[in-house]
Amino acid sequence: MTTRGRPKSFCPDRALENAMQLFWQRGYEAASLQDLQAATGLSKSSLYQTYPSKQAWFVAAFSRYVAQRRALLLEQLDASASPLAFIRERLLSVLEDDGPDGVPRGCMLVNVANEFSLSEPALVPVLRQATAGICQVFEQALERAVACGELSNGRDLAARASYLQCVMSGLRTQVKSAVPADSIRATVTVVMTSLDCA
Amino acid sequence: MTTRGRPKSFCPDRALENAMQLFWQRGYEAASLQDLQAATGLSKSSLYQTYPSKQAWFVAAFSRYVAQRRALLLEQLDASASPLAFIRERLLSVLEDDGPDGVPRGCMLVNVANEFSLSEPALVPVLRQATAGICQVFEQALERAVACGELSNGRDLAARASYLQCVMSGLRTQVKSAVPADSIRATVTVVMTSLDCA
DNA sequence: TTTATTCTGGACTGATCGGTTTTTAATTGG
DNA sequence: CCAATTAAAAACCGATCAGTCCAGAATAAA
Repeated sequence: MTTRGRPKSFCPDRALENAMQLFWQRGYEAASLQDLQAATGLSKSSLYQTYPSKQAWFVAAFSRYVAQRRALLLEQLDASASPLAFIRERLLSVLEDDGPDGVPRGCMLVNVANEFSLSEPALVPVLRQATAGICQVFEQALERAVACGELSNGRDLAARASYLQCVMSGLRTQVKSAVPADSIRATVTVVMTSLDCA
Repeated sequence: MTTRGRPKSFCPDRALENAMQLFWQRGYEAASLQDLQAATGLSKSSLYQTYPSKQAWFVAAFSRYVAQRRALLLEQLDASASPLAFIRERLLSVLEDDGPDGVPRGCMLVNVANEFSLSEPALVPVLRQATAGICQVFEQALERAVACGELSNGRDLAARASYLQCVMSGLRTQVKSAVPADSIRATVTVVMTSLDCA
């Protein structure tokens, strides 16, 4: 039983990727349906045929981001020789975050958390789980750091992983507050030093 | 030359305070002019006579927040016996942050930074200065901690102050991501421990 | 009281919002 | 070819957005 009728003239996956980029850059409210049409190249009809609402597009795009992000982080961790260097690089990466318009996009997780502030019940479990997923990656990095002798204190790694995720979010906000790069780098140094002796 | 004509039937200062509360809770975009009327009790005419646009209301409200916030922080620092206890209390205070509707309001600085992400040139200097102001308070707290022997390492206090401001923002975002309170408390413990030996 | 000045409520504007409906075009199975 | 099915383009919808305008209403100075 093959499909009948006129075939789609677009790639749904690429459309979703573009929608994700749009929501990442602009957030939910500020991205209008017109923007969504422009970004995806789809007509309004096709948009609403693919997902039934702007909200549904957003949720799909956000889920895509979360999955992609976590996968990328794990990949970078595996590719890195030193777990601590991986952590430092991730923290410093907030400084190279200019979007197409020169405005930092930040991390979509942070953006979404701050735009919705738990006011959208459907997003709450997604947010919590996504944040936990990032923490897991950091925890894994810390475990490896202990294993290879980079880190002496091996206790409370979960707490320090959550701590790192917190710092990451804070740095993103500082970047968006026009905090100077030198100050960001100094903070990263403080954090890396703190990991050893906490 | 005294004023002539019909006198105002409202208190501009109180109106601005209410506008500030509204923008704090809802952000800029999500707060409509209707909301602004309801919050301030002013008619549309009076709104536009007091400030010429929604933007102008927002800027005024935000400036008010920044000034108020910094003053409150300094007051709390002065009232606190121990500078380190002051810092811990501030970090933990993110857990008691429910707005009228049960949704955490967060810190308006963090909210504004994340909503505008440097895309509004007029806000950039305000944001940078406001963030620096918060850092100054933390730095003062750290200086006092050194002075009274609570902190042994007295170097790079400015860096650690910025670090604390970063952590504060990160914690606020974590709260809005539904991170469990226990995890927040654990992170605060890590941070307080890190202050000693960084 | 007159006159100038200011405040206030409500009607109004054009644009844009997310979303629907209608019509037309394209494709496959019979 | 025909019928069924799906995609796509465009007209259309009510609601709401920020902002304007105007016609009274209230007050102080003269």
